[in-house]
Amino acid sequence: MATPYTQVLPLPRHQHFPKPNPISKTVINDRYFENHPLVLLIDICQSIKQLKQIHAYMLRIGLFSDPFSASKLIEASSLSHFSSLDYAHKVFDEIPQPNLFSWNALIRAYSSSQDPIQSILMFVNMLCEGREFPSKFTYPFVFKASAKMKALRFGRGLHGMVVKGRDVGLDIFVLNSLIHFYADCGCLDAAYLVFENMQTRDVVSWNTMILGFAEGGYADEALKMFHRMGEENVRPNDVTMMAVLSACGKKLDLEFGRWVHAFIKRNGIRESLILYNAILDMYMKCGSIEDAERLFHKMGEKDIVSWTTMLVGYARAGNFNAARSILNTMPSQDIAAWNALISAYEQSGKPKEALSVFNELQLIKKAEPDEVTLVCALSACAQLGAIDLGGWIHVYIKKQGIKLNCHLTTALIDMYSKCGDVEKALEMFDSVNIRDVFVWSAMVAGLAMHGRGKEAISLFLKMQEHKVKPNSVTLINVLCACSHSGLVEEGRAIFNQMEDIYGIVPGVKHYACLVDILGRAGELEEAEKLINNMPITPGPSVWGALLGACRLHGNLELAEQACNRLVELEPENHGAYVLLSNIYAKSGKWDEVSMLRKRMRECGLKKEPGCSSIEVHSIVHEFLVGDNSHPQSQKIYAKLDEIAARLKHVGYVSNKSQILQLVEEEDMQEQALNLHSEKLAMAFGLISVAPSQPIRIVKNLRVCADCHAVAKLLSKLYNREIILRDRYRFHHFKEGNCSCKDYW
DNA sequence: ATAGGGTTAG
Repeated sequence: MATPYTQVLPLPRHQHFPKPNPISKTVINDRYFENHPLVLLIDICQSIKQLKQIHAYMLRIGLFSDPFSASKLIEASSLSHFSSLDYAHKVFDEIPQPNLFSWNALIRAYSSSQDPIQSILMFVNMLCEGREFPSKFTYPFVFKASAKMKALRFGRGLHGMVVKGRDVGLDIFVLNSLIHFYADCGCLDAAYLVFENMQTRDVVSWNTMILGFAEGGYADEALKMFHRMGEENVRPNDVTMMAVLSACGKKLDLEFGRWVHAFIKRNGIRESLILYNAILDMYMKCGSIEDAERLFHKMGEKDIVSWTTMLVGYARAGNFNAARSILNTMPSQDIAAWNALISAYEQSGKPKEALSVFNELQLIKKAEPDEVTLVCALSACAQLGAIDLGGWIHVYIKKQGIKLNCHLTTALIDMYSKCGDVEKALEMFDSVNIRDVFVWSAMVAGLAMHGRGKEAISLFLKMQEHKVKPNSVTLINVLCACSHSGLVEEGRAIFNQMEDIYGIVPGVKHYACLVDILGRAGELEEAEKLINNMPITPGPSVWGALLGACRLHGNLELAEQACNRLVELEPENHGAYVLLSNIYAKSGKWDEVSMLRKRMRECGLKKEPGCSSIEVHSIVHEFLVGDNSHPQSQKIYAKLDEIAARLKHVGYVSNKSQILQLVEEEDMQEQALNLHSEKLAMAFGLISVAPSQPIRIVKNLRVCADCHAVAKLLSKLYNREIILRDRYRFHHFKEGNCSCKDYW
């Protein structure tokens, strides 16, 4: 049989090697076979197929048992341009006594792979076997893997080993990667300590430290480091400048950004395309589209990132036409560009536009949707309450065999929760085994918005059993759960434990939640006291919560106070006026209502029109108050008449205190109330949704008490489940009751 | 043999 590899690769000429002896101890860790023709072949090998042929031949002649030769094979299979980590690992497992080089090669390959934990596992295995010890070529990659994993405790342990291991503790590569690791874990003080204690620092040390500060949200520190670098006569390079630009973008300091741009030109910094893209990005972040455009037109070479950076800049500034025309003119539209447009629409509260771009992408098939696309599309569905489309995307993910990452899992849980199917959200949550803090937080939020406060709290506790540390958002969600379920004691207790147990200083949002919890429970005095004694300035959310509580408990004086503070902070906040006028209307103070209306008109404010939407057969239908623009309008109004008759029959009298507009005539009032957007949507739902399916409605404002009462009755009279999402939470109407137990 | 870099996501 012909030797297979000779058909592909020429065999080198020197042939004077003794046959490798697998048992001989003398060859272990020796470079004895360095110039063996097969080993030399590895260096010129170009594909995994060729490598496998060499591997086979090495096994045949026994060369594979030589650790040095085997390590060359590992290097090629794990680190070359044609590398295959799975294959490399399999080869590795066959090596009788892998040398340090082999261990390092695999640890390195895994550290920059999708699966950095493998790098750490390899490292631990190496320690356990105890034959080889980590070197200065090992640590940089284990630190890199630990940084990716945010494995702070593990990395700290490594740091200890480095310090004990003397010579590695002085290696500049090891220390630079250590700085990077601490910075990535958010421990900038530890990173800085390492930096300060270094005997010698190079430009990479400075760059790593500056970027660490910039990314960690300490832009000022980053810029200070840059200045100090100049004072210590360390020449910055292009990487330094990118770190500095990142800091400018965070600080939104256009003047300094322009200075940096000039500095780059003045100091002969290597002008790479990457660097220019970073300058573009900085100008866009600092809000100077003009500077960005000027540079963009001057740039000789542009790549897809340059175009996408412009696209994102326009879209974030709300100039969607310009963003769209970038997408149309850029030479190749990769998925990142589409994602940028979809995400910009979604983030600016334009979910319908986001979904229409998503739809277009699928029709023209210029690029394949990826995880980012799907996360954005799911968020748009969540905003709209479009459960059909959201469910379709879920099926698509399964069909395409897309692996769920935490971003996707979170988006799915959020989508199902916000579309009213908290059971599906829970199913999703239970079906995954990798859950980061975002996944847990989303599930806590889902339970919270459905008024399942006790379950939210127990999930919050379970999360800690799973050793996932709650963050500031998790705490907002769990406090919110307490407020929606009237869990006053629990809420108070969690709030008081925040700093000591969770290490999170309460922010404005946390205070707002507690005010809400206390206020709803009628503890207005305590809520007021809390606000007066807050160590931070109460923001709009805090006054809003107080105002909401006043509405529930009819405290006019406090309401006026809260409303005034709210309007001081947010002159354009019509919600505040509406709430106050709500309170006036409830106590029949129509003069005050009209005065407030006048004030709003003078400020040019309009009440945000109530709008309800309902998805039927994947199409989202929207209704405004008294809307008759729907194609099936006649049928809807006929249904409304029928509903009114049936309600009257069971003795229902409408609750007129809910009328926000000052309407003089009695029957006009009743009409306005009967034509609230959620009632139109409910009527349409009764006509169009199959009886076995719940009627799901999304309202942009809070549901009014009359509509709430009507929904309860309808659920009983028509034996239908109605799931209504308002601005605040969910209401599940079933058999004449609501899941909120009339507490909202 | 090694460390640091630009666009899109919850």
